[in-house]
Amino acid sequence: MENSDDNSDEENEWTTGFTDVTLESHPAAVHGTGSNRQPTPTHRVILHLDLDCFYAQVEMIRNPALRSVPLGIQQKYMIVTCNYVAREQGVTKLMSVVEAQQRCPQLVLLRGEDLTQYRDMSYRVTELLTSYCPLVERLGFDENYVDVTEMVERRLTQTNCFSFQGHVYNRSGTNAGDHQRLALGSHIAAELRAAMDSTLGLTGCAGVATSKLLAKLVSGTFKPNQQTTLLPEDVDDIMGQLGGLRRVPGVGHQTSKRLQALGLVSVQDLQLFPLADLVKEFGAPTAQRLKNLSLGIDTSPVTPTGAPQSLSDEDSFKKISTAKEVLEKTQDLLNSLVERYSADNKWFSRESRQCPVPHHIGQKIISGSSDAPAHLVTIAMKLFHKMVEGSTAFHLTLLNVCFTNLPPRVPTATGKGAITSFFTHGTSPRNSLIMSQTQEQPSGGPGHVCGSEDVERSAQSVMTQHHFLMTTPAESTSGSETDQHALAATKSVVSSVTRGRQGVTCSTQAQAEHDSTSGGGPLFDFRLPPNVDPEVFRELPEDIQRELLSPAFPRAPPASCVSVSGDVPARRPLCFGSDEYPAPHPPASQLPSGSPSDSHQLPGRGDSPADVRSCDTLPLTVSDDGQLPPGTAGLAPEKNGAVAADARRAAGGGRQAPSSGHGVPGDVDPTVFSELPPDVQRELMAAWRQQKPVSKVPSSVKPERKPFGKDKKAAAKGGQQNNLYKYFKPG
DNA sequence: CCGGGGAATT
DNA sequence: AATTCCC
Repeated sequence: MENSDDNSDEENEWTTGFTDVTLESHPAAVHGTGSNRQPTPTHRVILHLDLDCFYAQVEMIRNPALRSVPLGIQQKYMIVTCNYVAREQGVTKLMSVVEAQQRCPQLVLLRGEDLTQYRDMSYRVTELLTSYCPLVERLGFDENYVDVTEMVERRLTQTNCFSFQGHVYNRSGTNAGDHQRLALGSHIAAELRAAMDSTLGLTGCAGVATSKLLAKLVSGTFKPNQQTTLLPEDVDDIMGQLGGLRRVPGVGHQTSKRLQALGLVSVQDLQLFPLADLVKEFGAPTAQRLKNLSLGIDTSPVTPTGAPQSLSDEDSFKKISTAKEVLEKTQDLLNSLVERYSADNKWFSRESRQCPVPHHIGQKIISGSSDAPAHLVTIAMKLFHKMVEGSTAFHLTLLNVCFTNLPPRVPTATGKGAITSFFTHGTSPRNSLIMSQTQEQPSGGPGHVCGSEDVERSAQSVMTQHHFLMTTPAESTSGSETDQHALAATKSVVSSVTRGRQGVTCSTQAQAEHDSTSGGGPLFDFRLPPNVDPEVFRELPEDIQRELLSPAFPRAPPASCVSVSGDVPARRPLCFGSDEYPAPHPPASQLPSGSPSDSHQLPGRGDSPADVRSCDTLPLTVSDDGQLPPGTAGLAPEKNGAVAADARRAAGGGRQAPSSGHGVPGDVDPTVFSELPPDVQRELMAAWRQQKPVSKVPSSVKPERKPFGKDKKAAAKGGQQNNLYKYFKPG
């Protein structure tokens, strides 16, 4: 990964005065750009933390009575995770609800479509880890990487470590020997796991190794709530144990198929495959990365995730269709048949359109004005009509709206005026709104031929591609594939927010003709830049219009965008019929709990008994404050002298000048800071560190980069500004 | 392979 | 804007 990075940005790196290059050149990972002469951290210590059945744990915290019963978390018709009581009875992840209930009739099911609480807890975990160590990278909701190299180095100067905490891969009673760093890492892992348990009530596994790859691979060796350290001499072993190339993190479905086409199926196959041949198929950077991965080599840095770059919300519903679709069915079937022979076509694609959010509406959003959505929906519908024009039928299965280019946010954790103002002035909001949509998946199972009538439409506007879902519950013999296709998810994305790069392309198109005829305001006779939607423009207050037209307002980088998009059948023109606009179900989160809003999705069943049962018959022993983590008020159980010292030192409370990425803000007195309680210090540090960078744009555009020699991505991300965590905090 | 997310690359 | 990857 970084191979390609430093190829493309080499120039920048060398000219920005970096003295401390973080990228390691692993002896075996050497590649084209020869001139890598680094002193660098020879021994990184990386942790991978993986929460046990995360969603189920969160639910069991909310209702402890669930701890003793088999519990499954259900999304649509699938069990996405389950607790260990359920696993003992044969329930597994990704099992269908029907099968899970067959194996475990007493299985208690909870709906997991609404991720709010999981997301919230997930970020608490990341924040907690960040309060101990700044380099935390999220991977999904339930995994985190932590680069504890510096922490280890500090401890190394103070202590001697003879033993490992937890397991050591392939070894039983082994001493630290010459693996002091990893041994110290294992102790830190144990402390972090203990902190998660005591302050959040969560258990999980940890892997300790010298890279993200290895840490992740080893973390699952001993499953519930245990940790494992991998010694360098066992790298070949653990790589060899992998079932196949698909099991290598970073090798996805597509990549593994391409590798398979080269005759490569096992990790060893790839290890032994000539790099030159690999390069022919994947290009040099990817080829090198893949080969390195097969060898257990991964030099990618732990890049602090910080605040999320996007937030989204989705809801799914059944197929949207009207009687007019009868015609199209026949064509569908024919198209499906043809397409079954043509290669991939696999999945549908998503379309989207976007345009700027008018400034004054942006202000309403920020101020919480309740009529902001009303304004936005107008804009969104215009975007929608950019994709689906005319009056032909459409069959949406998903809608999504999204804000991008979020404005900076003020931090939440510390209300201090000086700090707040530090973040509030600066860049102006550059929001975007995106709308997306999905159409039904092309080609289903073997043809269910339905009658159809010929309703003539312009050939190109006909939505071919959706087989009518005549697959009825009755024919679902084993509740698996057929059902799933019949239930083809139709989603409606309700909202999302994304913080993107600043120079986001605005796809708003000028709509050919409309000038005076559109009857705009007085200013509307001016020629608008091609990237400004005249209709949107017309809605702006006059002073804003004037501002937009002024020479001072460069039209080059579009300020912000609004867009609409969705999934449509592959290669098909997107059409829409009349004014029908699909009304999605209300999001599950808005329904009373236990409401069988999605009951239709279980074929052959009118309801979901398990849902009701789980809510109504369980003893509700949980009080509301049971929701809060046991240790919210209270500090981690201090053996934290050492940890607090870490934090203090990192904060600059110590004497050593902190590296620029880790210090307290300039307006905070380090002495005062150092006198704060350790846990407060950690919280402050975490809050400061979470401030997002202004942008992830290449360093070349950043005029003054501090000679902080971390990976440039990490450096950018660790910057400042734009704390989105508030979105996840209750109330 | 299909849930409700995410991020990075092209 | 679409694809690929991750959970």
